[in-house]
Amino acid sequence: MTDARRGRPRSDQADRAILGAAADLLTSVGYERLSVEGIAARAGVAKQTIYRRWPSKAAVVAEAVLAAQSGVAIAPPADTGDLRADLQEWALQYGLWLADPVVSAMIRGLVAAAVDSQTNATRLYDHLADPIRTAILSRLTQEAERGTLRKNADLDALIDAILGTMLYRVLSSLTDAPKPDLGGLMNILVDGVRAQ
Amino acid sequence: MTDARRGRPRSDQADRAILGAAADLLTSVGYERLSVEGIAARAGVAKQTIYRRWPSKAAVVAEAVLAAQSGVAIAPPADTGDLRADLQEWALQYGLWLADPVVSAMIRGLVAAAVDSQTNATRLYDHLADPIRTAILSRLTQEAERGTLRKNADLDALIDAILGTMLYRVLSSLTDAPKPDLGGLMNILVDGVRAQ
Amino acid sequence: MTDARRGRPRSDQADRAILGAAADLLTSVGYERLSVEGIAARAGVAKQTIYRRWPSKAAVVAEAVLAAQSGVAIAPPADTGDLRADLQEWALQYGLWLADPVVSAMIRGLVAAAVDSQTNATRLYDHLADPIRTAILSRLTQEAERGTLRKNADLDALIDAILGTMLYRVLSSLTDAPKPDLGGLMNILVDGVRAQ
Amino acid sequence: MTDARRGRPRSDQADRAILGAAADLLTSVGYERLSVEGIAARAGVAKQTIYRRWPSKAAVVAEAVLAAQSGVAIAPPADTGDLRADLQEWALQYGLWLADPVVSAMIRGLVAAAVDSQTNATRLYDHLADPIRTAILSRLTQEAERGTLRKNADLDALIDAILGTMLYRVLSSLTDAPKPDLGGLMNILVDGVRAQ
DNA sequence: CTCTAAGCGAGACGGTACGTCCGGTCTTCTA
DNA sequence: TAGAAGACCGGACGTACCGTCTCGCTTAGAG
Repeated sequence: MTDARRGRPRSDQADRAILGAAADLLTSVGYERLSVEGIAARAGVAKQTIYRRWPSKAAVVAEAVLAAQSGVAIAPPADTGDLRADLQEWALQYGLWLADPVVSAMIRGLVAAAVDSQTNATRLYDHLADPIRTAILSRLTQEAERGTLRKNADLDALIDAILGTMLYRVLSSLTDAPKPDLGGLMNILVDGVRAQ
Repeated sequence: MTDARRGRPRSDQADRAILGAAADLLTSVGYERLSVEGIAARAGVAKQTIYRRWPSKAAVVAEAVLAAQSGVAIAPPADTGDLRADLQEWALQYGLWLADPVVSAMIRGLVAAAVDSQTNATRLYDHLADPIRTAILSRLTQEAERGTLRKNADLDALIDAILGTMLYRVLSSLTDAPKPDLGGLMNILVDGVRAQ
Repeated sequence: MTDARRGRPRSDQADRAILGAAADLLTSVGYERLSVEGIAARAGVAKQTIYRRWPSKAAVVAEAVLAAQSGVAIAPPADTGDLRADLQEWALQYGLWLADPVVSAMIRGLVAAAVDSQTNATRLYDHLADPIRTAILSRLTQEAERGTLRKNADLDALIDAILGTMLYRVLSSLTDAPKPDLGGLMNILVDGVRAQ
Repeated sequence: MTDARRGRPRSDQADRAILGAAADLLTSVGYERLSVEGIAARAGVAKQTIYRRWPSKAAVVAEAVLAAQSGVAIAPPADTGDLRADLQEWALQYGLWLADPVVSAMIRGLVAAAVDSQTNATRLYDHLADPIRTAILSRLTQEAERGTLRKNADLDALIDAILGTMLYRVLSSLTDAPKPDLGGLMNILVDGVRAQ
């Protein structure tokens, strides 16, 4: 054991103010027009206080989005015995969540932050995608143990299809394009893996 | 009568130099560190010459990516009569295309350009996603006419699952995360829509 | 003959605005609290426009002071035949000039700019001191030709004493210290070089 | 009774380290690029320890220069009975002192510190100029009492000429300009005040 | 021999300014 | 006209210091 913490400790009030300001601005002006200077101003914080913590705008945004989202627990689908209905219900719930402009603005921001950065991309997929993957997998595993799924069903591929479609929906939410339908997708997927 | 274009016509050599430089830089430094000034310098062109053609960096990038990709015709899956095999084959081919670092860098750039911009998002989805949608739909329609698909199968949802998974694969290509498997996905989807 | 000037030429309206703003601020807030940013703001000019022309705050200030002073011709002392009276008159006139708070603020600023910089120091001594040296020397030379000065009189030393005392007076103008008396000095100097 | 200082007393080792670091840095990087943070780092001292003692960089520099110079006693010119020779000798000695790059760097620093500050200007003139003034005046007074000077000679003006010339020499030491000659000056001044 | 009041190195804090980069726009000259 | 060149205003970048403010830790005199 070596040197105790020396000097004034970092203020976690500043942490909160920064992440909050970043999330607010991301929602209101979008990723491109978001600036570290703007975050500092809104948070009532010096720029250096931001740069002491994160190396770039992308990193701040990534953390801000994950922090904002960390309150939302990703619940696994219920288990009523009816896989199709359970997934439909789950899709409905998270489809509404994704449709919230604030949520989709934040996720689009996170994607922008991840597009150029290995580190942020990893954070994104570890912290946002993995909980969803785990949640759905737990429900599918229950089903598999009852023997109601095909033996060789590729559950990872199934989950990726769900995640990919959700991502696609969020990214295309700026366009007039018809939004991918999570309900219809679930129907196909369930039929595709159900034991015959 | 003087309605014909007067003065020096635009140089399409300049066009090509600009789009080529943009594509090169996008691949080599990524979207964030790409600048209009950098494109102009590499293309040996004045900034004004770029701004005469496109309103923003995002628009240049979008056009550059689409131009680079326009050589690649999105062929519909072959029709051997075996839908599963045909989609597997198609997935294999485009899976390899997406795995090319240059292609994925460009698509990630386009996503970055689209994240904040309704216009670029629309361009992206019209020019990249729609041809794929059309290609797959044409094969599925053939199949449907033979009556080998369920009556109520939601073909749009199926295609969105494919597009979403492809997008997810590209965006996660920076991470060490296991890549979504297009082959396994196709299996599930075919089973999910095939008439029983 | 090679390439004519290409591109948009520098705006000499900007030049004037910058130098004017610098002179104003130097007078009103002093050298230490003068900032390039402040000059830019007051001149209605972008910072880059200043940095295109001068490498540092010290260089801008040096140029501004010299420009402001360039209107003031340093006249040689009159030649009435009475060297003592002529130098007294000259000292009175320039003593009043130095006593002007604006003038002394500018000269103090120039000294501050010159203290660390060989380049600015040289500018200062070439453009401010040399004209004074030349002016006085021309009067002394007339006198020497009449044979009214000692043969071996060190006229350079005499002039340096005048310049040094003027400088000392300006730099000590912030203090309550009694101001060096140019009139008394002239008396001594004239007596010190007059043929006996 | 509780008027004695309580708590840990100030460390005069810190004092010495600070003033030494300031003097070193002033010599090596000049006044402009000198920073309190740099002094603290070089002295191995916390910034607060500096600010507890002095209110500003200029004040530290002023004290550092005066401390460094305090070892050098300003001796009055010797009295051999020959005023001219005595002043020449004195000028020679202090001319060499001023020619030392370390000394002139420090004095230039002090001038920079004094340019904007009434307080530091006063310190400068009280602590550097006054001892010189006193030293020379004492010699001149001896001479005056012997009746070898003119009755109405303005001794203050004479001394200001010496101080001004010395200052001018230091400030112009960065340039290639010929240095004012203290020896020649002394000749003129002596001739200018000597009883005829 | 504890209590309390400094002082100390360390380092974070809100700020201001730095010098640079780039975004779009605007001349100027040349083709 | 278009195009290369490059200056213009503006805004943000990431860094350096400013002077202040905790931290935990001495180091003293007072009780």
